[in-house]
Amino acid sequence: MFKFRIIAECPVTGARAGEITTPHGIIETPVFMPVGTQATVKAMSPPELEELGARIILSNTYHLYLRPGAELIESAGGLHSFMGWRHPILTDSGGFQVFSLSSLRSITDDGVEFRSHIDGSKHFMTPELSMDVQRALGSDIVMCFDECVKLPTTEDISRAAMERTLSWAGRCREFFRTREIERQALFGIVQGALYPDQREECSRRLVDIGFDGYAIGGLSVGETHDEMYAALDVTNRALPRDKPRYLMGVGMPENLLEGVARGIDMFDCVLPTRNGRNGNLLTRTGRFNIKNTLYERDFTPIDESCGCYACVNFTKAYIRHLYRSGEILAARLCSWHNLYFLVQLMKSARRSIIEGVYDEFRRDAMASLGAAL
RNA sequence: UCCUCGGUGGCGCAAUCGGCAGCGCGGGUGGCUGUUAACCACUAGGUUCGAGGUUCGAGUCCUCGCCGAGGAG
Repeated sequence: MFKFRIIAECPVTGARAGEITTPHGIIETPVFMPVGTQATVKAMSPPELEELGARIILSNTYHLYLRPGAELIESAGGLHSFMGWRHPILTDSGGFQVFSLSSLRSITDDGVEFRSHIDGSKHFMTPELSMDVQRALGSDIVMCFDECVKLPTTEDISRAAMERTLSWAGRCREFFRTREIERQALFGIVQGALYPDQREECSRRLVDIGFDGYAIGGLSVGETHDEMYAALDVTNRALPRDKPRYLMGVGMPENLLEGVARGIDMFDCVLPTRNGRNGNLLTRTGRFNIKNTLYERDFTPIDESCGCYACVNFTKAYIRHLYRSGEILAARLCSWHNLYFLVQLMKSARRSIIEGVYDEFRRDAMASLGAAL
């Protein structure tokens, strides 16, 4: 059911163009996946997501487990049916919430005790529970339950989290094996902070367990870009060529271009939607904030070269007016543009890989963004 | 005409017994990377209606005036 096929590889960088087959359709890689934590990509409807080119979205185990609950979504016929999205869905395991809700939990080798951020109630999330919730949701790609550590960290703390992540990865794999779950793919997650030997070891031991794809976690959590790229280099070298690689939580355009050059096939990030709701816009020539006085009488689109709904139909001055007036359409148009930009950036990258010119494409795109190569 | 209440940043308001003039919104700017986030942070902005007076010291007390709201006639 789940297949990954490489179509073309860049002769200069490690970039590859591929195809992931899932029960809900084919995903062309490299791909950017919009984040829909609560069974909705904030401010966007499924037809709008389709229109801007998205063919896979992310959702979240922890949030849906707390509300509305896995049983309810299973009764609705699964997450696809519940939220009206007919294309593939990847669900994160709740591992990131171990990190982002750190003040509300305590970790043991068995699992994580959480206080709900909604009502304070106590819950115990284990690898098995995360798997069972994701089974009930019916996502196409399931993520292992992992432990993401805060950077900066120490070698010992990172190693402990890595060992726990590996132990949990084995339990997640085992859960799938005993339940004979075949419709859903399971991805392992590489941890190890910024320690090359830990990244390498974690990758190798995950491959020994055997997964349908491999994610790189624990990055874009405060380290510099160079540190992130160094961790990517070592991790990608250690991962098998014939499985998809997913860089979790990364969404700045320059990070995507550099990630692709290092062999990453999949990305997700809240940045386009969150920053969009906050008036921050991504363009091929860098970022800007629509709130600024500079755009008060600017009757040109967000990005002249952009073909998104917001750029084709509206001006900066109008969207700025909507934003300052507290109008919900501002958040929608800015989210729409940002998502379109990242989804299309990956589509363009894919084309250039197939044409054999990714290195040049990346160089030009990075220069345009004003980013150092 | 008289009585009562009020006048403080762009707007709405606070300031104990007379003791460093603050808050919210709005404005300006910055931040946001597997979403606790249509969020968060920083910043600018004052002749406290005017003129006198009492006091070491007045947004605060006294006198007169101006403006606004309500009431009486």
